[in-house]
Amino acid sequence: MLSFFTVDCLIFTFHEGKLKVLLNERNEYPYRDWWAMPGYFVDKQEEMEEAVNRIAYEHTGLKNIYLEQLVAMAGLKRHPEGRILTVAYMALVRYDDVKNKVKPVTNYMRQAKWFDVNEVPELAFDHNDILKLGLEKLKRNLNYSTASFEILPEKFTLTQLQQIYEAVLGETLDKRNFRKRMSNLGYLKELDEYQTGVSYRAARLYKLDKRKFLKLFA
Amino acid sequence: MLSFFTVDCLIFTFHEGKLKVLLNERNEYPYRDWWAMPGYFVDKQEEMEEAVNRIAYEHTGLKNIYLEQLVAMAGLKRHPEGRILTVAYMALVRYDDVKNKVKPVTNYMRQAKWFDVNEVPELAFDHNDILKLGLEKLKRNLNYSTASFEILPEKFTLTQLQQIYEAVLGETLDKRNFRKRMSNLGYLKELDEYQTGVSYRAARLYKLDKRKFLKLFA
DNA sequence: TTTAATAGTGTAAAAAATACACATTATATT
DNA sequence: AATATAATGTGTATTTTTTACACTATTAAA
Repeated sequence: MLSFFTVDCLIFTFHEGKLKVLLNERNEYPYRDWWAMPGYFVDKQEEMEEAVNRIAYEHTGLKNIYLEQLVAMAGLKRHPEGRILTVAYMALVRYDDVKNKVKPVTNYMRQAKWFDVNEVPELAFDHNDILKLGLEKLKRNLNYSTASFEILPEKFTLTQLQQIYEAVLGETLDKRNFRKRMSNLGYLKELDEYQTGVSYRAARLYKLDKRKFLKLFA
Repeated sequence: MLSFFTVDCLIFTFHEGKLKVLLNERNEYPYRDWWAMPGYFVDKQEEMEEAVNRIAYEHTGLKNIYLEQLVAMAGLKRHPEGRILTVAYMALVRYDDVKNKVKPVTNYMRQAKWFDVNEVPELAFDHNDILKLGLEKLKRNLNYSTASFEILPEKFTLTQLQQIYEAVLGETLDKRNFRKRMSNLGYLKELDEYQTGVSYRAARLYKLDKRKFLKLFA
């Protein structure tokens, strides 16, 4: 008697200055018609990491996203049929890479949709709890991970970077101090390129210098 | 068909200047005669948190320890019978509270024994991997948690506190700077008591001021 | 009384964090 | 062409935190 369990994916992105989370509208028992994190059963002969990638793809259309384990939930009442353990994973994706791709390829789910993290409805199962844990983890790791850069376009403005910090920390930051701090970190590459398509002064673009980042943290 | 899985407990303490981990010598298939983290199957009608407390007690004799979830492991090959998912928990205990109590009350395990974290043998299942993750978590959280104080006697010397920091971080620290930093944190209560039974100058004892600690982190 | 072992202490320098306001620039509007 | 709009980009002074560094004090045992 082997383990029978599900995985769930908490997928964040950043768009129009807001932190967003990807949810599915369920088309199946239980919690049919409810919004839920993309998730499903792991196959018997499938490694959990394969499963979570497959399931993320089937339920959202997203491929090759980097999912990291968040938490296991095993409450006896989390599923109407009894305890079904789930392992929740978390991923960060660039909105530009995925904006036209979020569409389930199974019909277990009716649609996939980005929600502002502050406007998430009551979700199926214990998914609101998982979301809360995910946001806390994002906050804890903000300064020690590339999370902000995975979620931004590859070339980003300092204002965008600051917006992520503010969204994740839930507080506003001083622009000058933020910029000073970021450039002192030493792993931002200043580009000779500027924002386009804005009706005001275009901001300079930056990208993450991964080599320097890795030197600092490994 | 509900979830069938195990929990494992990674239990740390601090003794004689060393960080230690509690392991069982297994008396049952699989990995009979191997050392392993205390762990066993969760009962069908038992919440996971209850299970992990029960199992910690049955395999080590320790009660009322605070266990926090670390990671779920679900490798297809982690168990010879096929995938048995396990959820690993982590706890920190005071050596003085438990020194005479680590004894299994089931006979699934032959004995429970403290190992220096640097002298852990090859363990059953994927327990060496779990240990590594636990040590990393300990390190990440060192400055933001009461971990060091849970693992020390309630009244401790600053040298003991420093030894924990050094053991967890794996580097030596400057005594004066360490003491300055700790007293600046503002949540150490200086007692009018001193170490006894040492054959050299007795050090002053301190304890954690939990109220002040909580004010800072909540 | 001497030895051994650890406790306990201060200062100067460097680095990082904070508080704070205005001129600049690109586009859109009239 | 002039103006309005909206966001960009920048500096300094102050405070706080971190770092580097070495000797005297105290206790018990020999």
